[in-house]
Amino acid sequence: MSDLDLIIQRLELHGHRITASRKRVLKALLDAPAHFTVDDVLRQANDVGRATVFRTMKLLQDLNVVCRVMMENGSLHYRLSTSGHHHHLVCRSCGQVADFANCDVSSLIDQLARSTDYQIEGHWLEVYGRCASCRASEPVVAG
Amino acid sequence: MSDLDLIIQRLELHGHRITASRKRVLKALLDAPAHFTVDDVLRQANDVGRATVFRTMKLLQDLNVVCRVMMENGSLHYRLSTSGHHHHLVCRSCGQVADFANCDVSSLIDQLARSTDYQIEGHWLEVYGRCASCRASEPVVAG
DNA sequence: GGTTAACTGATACTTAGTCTCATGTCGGAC
DNA sequence: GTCCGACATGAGACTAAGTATCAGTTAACC
Ligand SMILES: [Zn+2]
Ligand SMILES: [Zn+2]
Ligand SMILES: [Zn+2]
Ligand SMILES: [Zn+2]
Repeated sequence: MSDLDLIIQRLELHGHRITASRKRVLKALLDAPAHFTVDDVLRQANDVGRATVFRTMKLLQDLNVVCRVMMENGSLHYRLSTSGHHHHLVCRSCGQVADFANCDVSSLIDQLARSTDYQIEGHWLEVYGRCASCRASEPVVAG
Repeated sequence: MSDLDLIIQRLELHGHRITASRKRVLKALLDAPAHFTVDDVLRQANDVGRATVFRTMKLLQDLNVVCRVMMENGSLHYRLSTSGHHHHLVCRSCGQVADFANCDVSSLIDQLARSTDYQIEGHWLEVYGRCASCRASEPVVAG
């Protein structure tokens, strides 16, 4: 069963219709590089209306088909997502994104809950750095 | 020395001019509630040009006079900031924001650096929950 | 007081996303 | 297979958030 079929199955499972536009958006996503903007999708699936692309992206986000990556400059990128709760580690040089799901924010959260008396219900964490291959090819010069 | 004077001092220290527009923006910030949007400032300092307000907010951000709080709905709020690196704990009910600077993301970061071989250089963390008083006044009903 | 680089603000533009509503179509019922 | 209604679409106007341009103003330094 292809990735496309799996996503379609998930849509059906939640009572959403499988329309030609949605298929075109899905095709665009699956053909796209590891992360991309809504605008990339708009260009790729250029016969699908603007509003529909945005609506579809939101739908896919709600179904955990895609997740959003906040780039350091504030722009939102999207990325196919298989797992549940996770975070992103974004390379400042090449833009490569790594997921990490073994997020041990929980101890931080527990400690925070105790010290602030808030009941903590969610969090958003993005981490920025430089990946191994970028470090190798463009070493940062001291001074 | 007033808060206003302290901020002015910081601007001067970095070679920025003290203009009437900047003072009007600063006054708006200092009169504003604990967090606010650029639009709030625009309305409050309504005789200052739009571009100038945005430029001033960016300047103040660079000088660590204000910090940005990402609300759960994606909108950006601002907040006077005294400390350096810190994070926000936002109440979903009343919107109250608490800072926390004793952020022990560092152990998470170290672990992450080891497992991914990224050199980690920055992070962005926002935490959402419900504050003590909101929990007391609007308890979440089970079921 | 004069000089000048920094600053301002009007305005046009861009980017990201939402709203409306008339029209189209998916998919279940028959 | 075709009928039908709720769901979905798309054109386009609109909003929100921010940037770019540029002629005119002004703070700070002498
Ligand atoms: Zn890289
Ligand atoms: Zn997490
Ligand atoms: Zn609260
Ligand atoms: Zn931190």
